[in-house]
Amino acid sequence: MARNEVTRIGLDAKFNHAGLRQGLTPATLRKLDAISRLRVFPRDAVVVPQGAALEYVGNVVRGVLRMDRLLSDGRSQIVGLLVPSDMFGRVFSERSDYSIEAATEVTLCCFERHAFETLVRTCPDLEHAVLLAVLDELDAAREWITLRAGATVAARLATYLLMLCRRWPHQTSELTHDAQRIIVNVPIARNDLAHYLGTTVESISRTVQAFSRDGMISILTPLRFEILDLPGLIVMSDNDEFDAASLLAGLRG
Amino acid sequence: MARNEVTRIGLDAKFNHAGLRQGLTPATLRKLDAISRLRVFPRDAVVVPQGAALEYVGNVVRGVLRMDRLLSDGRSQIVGLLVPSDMFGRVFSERSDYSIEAATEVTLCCFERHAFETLVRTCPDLEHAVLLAVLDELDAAREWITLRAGATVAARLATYLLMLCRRWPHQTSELTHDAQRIIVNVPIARNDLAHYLGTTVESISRTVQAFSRDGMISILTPLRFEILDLPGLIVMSDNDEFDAASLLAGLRG
DNA sequence: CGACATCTTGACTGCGTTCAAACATGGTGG
DNA sequence: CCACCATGTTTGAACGCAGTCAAGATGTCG
Repeated sequence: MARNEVTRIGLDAKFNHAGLRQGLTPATLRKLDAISRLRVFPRDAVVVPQGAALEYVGNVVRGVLRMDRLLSDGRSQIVGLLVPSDMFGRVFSERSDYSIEAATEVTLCCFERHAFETLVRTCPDLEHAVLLAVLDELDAAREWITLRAGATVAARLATYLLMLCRRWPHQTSELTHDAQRIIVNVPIARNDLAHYLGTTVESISRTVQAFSRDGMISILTPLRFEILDLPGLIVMSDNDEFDAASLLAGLRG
Repeated sequence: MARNEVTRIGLDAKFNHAGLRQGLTPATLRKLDAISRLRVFPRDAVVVPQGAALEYVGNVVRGVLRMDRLLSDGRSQIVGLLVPSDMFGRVFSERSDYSIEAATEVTLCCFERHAFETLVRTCPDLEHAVLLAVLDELDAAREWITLRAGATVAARLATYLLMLCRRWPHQTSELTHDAQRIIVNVPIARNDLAHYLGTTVESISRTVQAFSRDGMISILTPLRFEILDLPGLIVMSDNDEFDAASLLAGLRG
């Protein structure tokens, strides 16, 4: 009964998965379901330790995962965040060169890696879906690169806020009642944010306060901002790939 | 005749390609060959402009490509280098968010993108090969992330030199006559190196000289260093994933 | 040999890190 | 209900790395 429940949710999770959404046959879905398992991790739990053998791959159902690289001097570097529908782990690779940890409490849909790989080799439709998922991952990595390209902390923070609005419009942002301005919900705390943007908690704090002082944003709570000057933020980001009109449209649509 | 020559070289190039090396059937290779074309670009030529429609994908046969992102403030950012056997372009994506330029004179093996994608969809063996190629690309992106994770210019430069030795042992590095020390040949000039490491020509120069002063390296020519203190470089890189013994073994093997 | 690109060196300035401490916020037990 | 502590956030002061500007050195090619 409980087992059936898990299985059924597992199917839904896979079906909704961004990478595996592309026309899988019912037969493939059934086989996939047979090796899937839902798992819940508490906040800060280590899902995959850095350098460890990769036993599972899967996708995020609920919550946020962070990919975290430990440097030998003790500092750590967040190299990416995974939100619901993203895949974690890496097919056809023995070990992970970063650890995967729960940034919030997370629910994961896991597949035993070798069984999954076997399935990939035998189901062309699944292989195609995985290819698309990996291409998404590649885009995410390039997005991270964009993020870190900013010379100043202000540029990187501005880029980060804009990326939240563009990439996950309805999960992380909403419109004010008059539909004129955007409210952003930052999914991670200052500490993780600092690691993600390659800086310190203090610098993040100062920059956020500076944005507020300059009338770019209004701080509703530490993790919730209202964007007052969207064009200003875009200029600040040093990245002309952002467009105020299409960001707003993405939220209205 | 000249055409045959090109075709034959094209086949070799594909056969040697890291991503497409995996057991392609002769039939697939033939079809691939039919849409391939060798092209040569002079140094600093723009192969794919930023934001332009992607007409070709392919792989590098000879020389070095740089992937270059232009920021709205005029600065530019090198987000990756492609050496022989790497794929460039991106399947199933309409446009490129960075420009691809020739860092040296390059020879490319090009495929018209739509024809290539059609082929991918009809040949499962090719699709599998492409999947592996994209996974390699993903690794390269993560490697770039490692590179840029270093807090100081010294750490990033040390990481870069070590990465050259590990990733392309025989293309970029060799052993001294006594087989005790490594000689590194940096494939790109100071200017590109500075952009790649997210810094300036001046800082690169100062750091290289500092390494030399501290006895870490000996500067043979501006683009050719002898590594005198390999363990020291590894400590400097702040990255404990490098191992002196295995780096040397990689070159001896 | 001169012209040009590349590389090196020097002096100054500023952003951001570091260290340190105060300030919120939320949950717990007396 | 409030004192207390844990956690997270903000603010302040001082130092250091690296970017900028400017000039000099080295190398390369017609």
